Amino acid sequence: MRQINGQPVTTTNSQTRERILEAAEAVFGDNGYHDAIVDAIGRRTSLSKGGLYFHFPSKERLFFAVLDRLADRLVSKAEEAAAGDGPALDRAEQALRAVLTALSRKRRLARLLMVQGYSMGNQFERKRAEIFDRFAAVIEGRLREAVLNGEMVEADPALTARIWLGAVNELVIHWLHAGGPSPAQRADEVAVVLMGGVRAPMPVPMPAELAR
Amino acid sequence: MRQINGQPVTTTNSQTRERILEAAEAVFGDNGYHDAIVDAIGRRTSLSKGGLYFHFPSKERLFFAVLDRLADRLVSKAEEAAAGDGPALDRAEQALRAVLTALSRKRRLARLLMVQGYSMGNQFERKRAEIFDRFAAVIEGRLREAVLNGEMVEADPALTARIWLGAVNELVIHWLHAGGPSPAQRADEVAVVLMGGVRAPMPVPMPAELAR
DNA sequence: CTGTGCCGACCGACCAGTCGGTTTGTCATG
DNA sequence: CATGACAAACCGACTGGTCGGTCGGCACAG
Repeated sequence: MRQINGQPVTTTNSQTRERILEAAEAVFGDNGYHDAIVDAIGRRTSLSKGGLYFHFPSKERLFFAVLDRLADRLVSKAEEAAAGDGPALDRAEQALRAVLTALSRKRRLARLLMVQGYSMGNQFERKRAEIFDRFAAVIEGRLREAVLNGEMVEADPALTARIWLGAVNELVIHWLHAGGPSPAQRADEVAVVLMGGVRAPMPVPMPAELAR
Repeated sequence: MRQINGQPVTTTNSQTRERILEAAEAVFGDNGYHDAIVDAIGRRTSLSKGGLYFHFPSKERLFFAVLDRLADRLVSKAEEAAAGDGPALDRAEQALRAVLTALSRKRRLARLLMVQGYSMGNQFERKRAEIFDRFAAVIEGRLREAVLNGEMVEADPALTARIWLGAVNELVIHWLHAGGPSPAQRADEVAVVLMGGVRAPMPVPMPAELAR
């Protein structure tokens, strides 16, 4: 085992990987892919460049690993929120709110997922698509149920899910840049606009009945 | 005057600028800011690097000039569509459709405005915000009218405009990546989802009248 | 003595931007 | 109309700084 001033350092392989991912998340989050310098991640990890490259084959792969890790967490949150057995449309709304909340909680995380990747150029697009697709799938599943249950007007669940995602994306980016109340704080208003477009109208009492 | 194989080339200053902008639009659109090589723009223009740098002080400024030019055109289209004297909410919808159509018409334009800018890193964020704000302002203005006229439920016009923009953005990006029918082709469905969330409910005939 | 984990000096590709120089158009002047 | 002077437009070889990635080597455990 190697030592640092006498103290034995007994990191296992996976613990070090985790440390690197943590540091990389910070550095990529602050600077974006392109402007993030590998040595900076090394500094935060007390690891040399060689050490880093022992665990990850390239800057690109490291970045993707960071993104996947974040996406996993967020998607889990969305899925949890979308679980249960209430009306499907309500669960879709809960998933939406969960994402809004999670992204509002940590600016850096949001920046990473929504913005910072683009600086790596065209290769990032596929990754972004992959991640967004995962979120879309969660929402879309509930909406599909909702359509079947007649809770929702006849709108394409896939399209609707995209629209929701886009809204979240833009709101978060705008908030990151302009400040103001976080998207989570405005979740109720957002829900009105987004849900209003799809929720099946309340069954109106028949005129005949009223006329009685 | 300089010559190219015998033909005199009598470009005025502004014509050359235009040629450069055109070429730069293509190169940036294909590669994103960072991966775009200034010499490639030179090649497309039959201009040397020195020639380019005579007209634009830096790669960054050139990129911004390209973006501004595109944004100007698009915003004009949106404004035209939003003009007139019909119901404000309908005009907002027209603006939305105009943007959807314009972006669907030219993939490269869409890529540039929606995606590629980020690749220049943090400096771009301000620019993106500026451009998106211009679009938001067009939509928001109509929505504000609509609220005053009671055409619309009580929702914050600024927030709603952001949501619409985000939806457009995501739909375009997803279409660019995954193909399928263009956002313009799906404009009706999009309108249902987005407008449904804000349009004031049709004034329902009073029960009293029905009962008569 | 072998493998895992790590070190860090170094390499080399890349490319924005520079700069001394050239070509061409314009225009005042004799 | 020839001439020379000046500027606008353009050329393209070169530089300088930046990092991602490599590689020979070291330390320690088992």
